[in-house]
Amino acid sequence: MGKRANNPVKSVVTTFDILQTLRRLDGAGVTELSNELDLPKSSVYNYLSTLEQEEYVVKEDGTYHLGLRFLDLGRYVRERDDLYETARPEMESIAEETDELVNLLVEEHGQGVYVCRVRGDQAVNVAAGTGHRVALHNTGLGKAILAYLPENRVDEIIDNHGMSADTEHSITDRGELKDELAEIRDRGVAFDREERIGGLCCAAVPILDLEDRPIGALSVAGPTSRMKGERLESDLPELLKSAANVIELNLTYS
Amino acid sequence: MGKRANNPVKSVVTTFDILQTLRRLDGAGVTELSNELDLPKSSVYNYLSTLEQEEYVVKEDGTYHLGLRFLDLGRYVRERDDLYETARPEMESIAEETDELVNLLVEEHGQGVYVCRVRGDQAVNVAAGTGHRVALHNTGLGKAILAYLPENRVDEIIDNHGMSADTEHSITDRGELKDELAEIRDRGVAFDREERIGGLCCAAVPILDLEDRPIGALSVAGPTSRMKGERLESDLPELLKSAANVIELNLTYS
DNA sequence: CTATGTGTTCATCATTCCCGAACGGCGGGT
DNA sequence: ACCCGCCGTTCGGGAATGATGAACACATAG
Repeated sequence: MGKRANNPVKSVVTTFDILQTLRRLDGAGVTELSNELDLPKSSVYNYLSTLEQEEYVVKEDGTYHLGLRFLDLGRYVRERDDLYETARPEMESIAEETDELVNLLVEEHGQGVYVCRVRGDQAVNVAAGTGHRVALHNTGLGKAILAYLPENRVDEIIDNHGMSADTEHSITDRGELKDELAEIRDRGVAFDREERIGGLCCAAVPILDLEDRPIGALSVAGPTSRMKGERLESDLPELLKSAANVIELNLTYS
Repeated sequence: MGKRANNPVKSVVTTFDILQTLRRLDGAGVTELSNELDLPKSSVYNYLSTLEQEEYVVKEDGTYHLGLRFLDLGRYVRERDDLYETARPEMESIAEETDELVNLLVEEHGQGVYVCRVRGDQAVNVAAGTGHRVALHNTGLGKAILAYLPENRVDEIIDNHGMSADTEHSITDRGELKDELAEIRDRGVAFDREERIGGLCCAAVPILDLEDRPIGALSVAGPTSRMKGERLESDLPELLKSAANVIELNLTYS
């Protein structure tokens, strides 16, 4: 897991352990959390009390919930990047034109994070929303990004996160993935044919900065029935590429 | 500031102090933060290192940024509540019909938090977005909520947060506010005539649960020039009330 | 009226973090 | 080139501080 810091502040770690557990088990109580985390009840209680006092956690009838204050931090994070603001209108017009689901993903710490998602009229329903984190190796978006990362970085990411197989079409071999990444660089487009979710395909293009480093990726996703032939292999890629181009241009002048 | 917990975990407090400061001063370095917070550099450094290791903070060329992981927590918080999902479509149709800015606010810890915002075609630009926190006493949304809170709770909130005057129209007298809250209960609608932002007016209605406790408030906001007469005092309130009704109904059956 | 489940309080002790001071690298004056 | 100032980073010792289990108050159920 990489190198570790010299003086890790333990309480910070436990704080976020508690918060993350609380996200999973919304409305949990002190005891439930203490069991889940193998921490003494009193410790959990102290943390929760402090968090409540600081308004990061809300207590309702003895059950705890994450506080709205996180919206603040989360919103800020999203808007920090011009990427969101710049990409959003382009995504909307793609959604309107294709009626499908349009996604924007960025890489952080070797994982993909959905930053924005716009739904066309026929858009499939996928559970994941803004902020959701996914592995990079088995999504079109992730591969589009990986293709433009330096090779040692790609290796590092695979070392750290492995190559899980979410469906039978997932790529699980490192060599195979690298071959595919090379193809993606050639074509400028990545495809995902049911690699992450059965029945779901997508086309994805990277958004690059002036030095061709990936700052994100843009995709159109839909059911396999609609995502095939000309449309998947040529129409959508063209649409995405020109959108990515506009975004890249706008980003460099701001 | 209310009663304090018995064993406040100091590190939790400083952790979030650092994070909040980092939100304000995005891209700050160790020294800048340490000055801002009156903490030794090394302490700040230790915290930041841990936060980085835990992926809540990203370091770029020695400058720090909030990590996208907060999107995760923030998104979750917003979606926790059915309120968002239920209200969103109603808000969109109001935005379309009025061309103005439609807001959804909930109360937490005596403050108002914007949970959702939908923009009509003519919508004014207001800086505040999702997650933004405001005082309750001088916004239409806040007053709509206060009007349906028990009186002792209202007093508590004023005690804790005071009654700041953001514009010359802001209400700063406790008695005056209470009179207005009574009026709001009578009418079922709250108005904000440039009380928080000069030139900006709004009409707001509360969203109530079965026991008439406020779970949020809905508003239409626009420039004073468009928000007056019939439209402000009767058309918009009617529209808002019926939307709130639909939301309230949907919420009770889910 | 016990029995088990909460959330909460409290005092103890040693762990853990606080913090000053020193290091090393970078960049910009002069 | 030099030095100075500024930055992020490292280190270690001492003491504040959070971890902890046991006990408490309260509810709910058998």
